[in-house]
Amino acid sequence: MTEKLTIQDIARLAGVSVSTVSRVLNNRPDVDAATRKRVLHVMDEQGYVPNQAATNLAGGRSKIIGVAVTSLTWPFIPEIIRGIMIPTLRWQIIPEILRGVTETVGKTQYELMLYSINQPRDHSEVMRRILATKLISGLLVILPGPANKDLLKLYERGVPVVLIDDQSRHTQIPWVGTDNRHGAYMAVQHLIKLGHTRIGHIRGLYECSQERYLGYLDALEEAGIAADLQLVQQGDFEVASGREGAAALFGLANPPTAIFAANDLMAYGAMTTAEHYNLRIPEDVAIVGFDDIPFSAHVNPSLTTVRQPFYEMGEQAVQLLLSLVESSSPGARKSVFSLPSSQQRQKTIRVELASELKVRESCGAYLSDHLSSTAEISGS
Amino acid sequence: MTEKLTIQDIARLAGVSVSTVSRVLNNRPDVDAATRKRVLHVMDEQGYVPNQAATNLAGGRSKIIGVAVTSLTWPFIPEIIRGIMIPTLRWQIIPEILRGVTETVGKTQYELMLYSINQPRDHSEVMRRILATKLISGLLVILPGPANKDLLKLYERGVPVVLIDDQSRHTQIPWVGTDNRHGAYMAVQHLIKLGHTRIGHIRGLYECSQERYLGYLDALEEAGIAADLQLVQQGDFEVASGREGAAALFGLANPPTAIFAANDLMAYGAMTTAEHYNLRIPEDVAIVGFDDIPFSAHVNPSLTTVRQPFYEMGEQAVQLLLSLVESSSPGARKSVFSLPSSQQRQKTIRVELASELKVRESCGAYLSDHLSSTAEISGS
DNA sequence: CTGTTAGCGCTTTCAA
DNA sequence: TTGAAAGCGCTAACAG
Repeated sequence: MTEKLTIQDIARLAGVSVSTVSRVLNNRPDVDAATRKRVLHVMDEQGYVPNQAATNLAGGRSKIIGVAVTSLTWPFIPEIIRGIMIPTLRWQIIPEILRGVTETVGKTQYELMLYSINQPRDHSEVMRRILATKLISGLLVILPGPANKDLLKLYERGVPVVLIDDQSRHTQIPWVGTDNRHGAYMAVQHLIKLGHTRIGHIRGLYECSQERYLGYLDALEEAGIAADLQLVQQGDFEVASGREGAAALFGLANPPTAIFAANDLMAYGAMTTAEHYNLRIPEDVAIVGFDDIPFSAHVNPSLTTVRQPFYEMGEQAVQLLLSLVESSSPGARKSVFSLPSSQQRQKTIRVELASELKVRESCGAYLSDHLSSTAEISGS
Repeated sequence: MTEKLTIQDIARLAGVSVSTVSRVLNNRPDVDAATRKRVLHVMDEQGYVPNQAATNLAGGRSKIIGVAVTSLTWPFIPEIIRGIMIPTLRWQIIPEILRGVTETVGKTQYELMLYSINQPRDHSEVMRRILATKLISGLLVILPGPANKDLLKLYERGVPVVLIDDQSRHTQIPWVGTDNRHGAYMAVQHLIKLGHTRIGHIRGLYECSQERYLGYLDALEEAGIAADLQLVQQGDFEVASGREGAAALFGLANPPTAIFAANDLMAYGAMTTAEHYNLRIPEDVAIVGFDDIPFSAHVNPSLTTVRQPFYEMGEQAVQLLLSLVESSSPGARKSVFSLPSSQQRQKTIRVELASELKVRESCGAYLSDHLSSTAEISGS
């Protein structure tokens, strides 16, 4: 049915001009309520859907946003930690962000163009295509990493771009991520509440690690504990560096009784090292991570960590991007983030979502009152 | 640079009409060689890229294909098998297929629209959007499962559709998958060569399982071994059914010395059951699976299995889809699969890619000559 | 608040 | 083999 139904047909059936139908379509305020209702009714009745190609051509902008993602299968370097195979970090993060993105976009009129970065060199190639085809009116970038020179170029060309969980912040591009500093603060504060005073920290890379480090210091300072630089090791977010960092800490004359690792992967490494040193977790050493990747609930003992709201990050990023897209359009309608468009290029937009402390076994919180069984892992 | 460059500009610079430029753009044969060269040169020099929106509107078809994928995070039901946490099957399959798809599309002029099926009911909603917006000129569907009624509707409406690894075959829609029967045949033949004569089989669901079952029978017949129906158990592709099927087999008065499971997940289940029965693998019972998901190289003992070429499936599916798209267009150019368009709606198109036997530890092939170490798993 | 009027940049007959 | 001309379906001034 309804082989092809144009705006002309709707106009005729509703007894108005095409421009009026167009106004209704674009939700313009300057339409008589009764007229609008009538038009909407006809559209609904006929099952009218505007032709996107025509809309794009005439309007100069599309109802399509792009999402650039790195390939999940590149590289696939699993590590086996404490009996569990851990896929690369992005396997655990990206699908969840993507679900937030797709579900949110699904609720709008927009469609999603997929730009998969399968190889490092794809980056600039994708940007070239985006610019050339002019198919999308905004771009979402998941986990861009350090290679965002091309993104900046895109952004400066006027394409709205939103970074999700970028690792560096020295860019003007709008950004959605987690409140790293406060999350870290909560984690360390929790360890302090459990009675720890010598708390080691294994740092990661990039800006977010600096934030997490600051959160660590915040908690120490609040408790009046002097920061001891010996207790801070530099890692690189990989499991191995967690092992090494923990080894350095356990080798100290006065080793820490708790370790806060800047991500879960390094926390797993620290767990492994603790085992080598015959330290029980959490009795002899408490361990806390950051991220709450799916596997953290299943290691043994299960890992206390700070949850990053990946789904919500995708969700918020879409909303932010759409607001930027729509406010940069001629007939700009009010948007979720109603920043005056004058501000948008002036100040950096950063959305920091709240993180959440997930208390599990590895911090020893349950030791004092009731010892919870490690049943979480006995799934098979 | 080159803020906006239209076909008009190229025509003027090359001293020809717009229609000639259009002909060159669309690779029409009826253009003078010299003229074509000149036009191409100007386009190249100016860095001209056609406006997709205009192309779509005028041509009635786009250079965009869609890919419908089920969400990776829905549902996330990990199982822990032999010390390794196994994410849901699709986590291991879809990313690889998707890599094949995106890399192949990346080499063409086409872009990829992402339709994520986050919830079962999304299926028909997505089809509605596809039909309504007319944005894509073909659809790739990954692992559609049984819910392909909507797909058939789409297909019958004239949208080219290609199914990747669909589980049922009772549809007219073009399909790309694996040569299940021959793969199974190779697996069982291999067990027979190792001296096994009582070989159990745990079936899965859907058409592909029937194929694999036929391959199992083929190998038995070839070796002159009478099929024993007691040795065939029905499973459902999940780990638990592998456990149960194996338990039924081991409980027989005359149990099998080898088991061919219709997928790797059920093979893992069979391994677990063998352990419960104090049967060593492969000394007491050989186990072979089907799929070669990434984890199969890492279980202990590593699993001998039949590799499905997921990357290639994505690759071939794109090529098939594009050939269908382009041959259904007015100015149909020669395509990879140059099926006369008359045939395309008449006969079912099925592309069966070759599977490959991956011999690892669980079948015992190495027992006779040299005992390979189980070092594959000592990654940590 | 509403209608009229030009296009958006490309494809595609139809003639030449 | 090429060019002229008429749209594809929608948006966006500009008048009214």
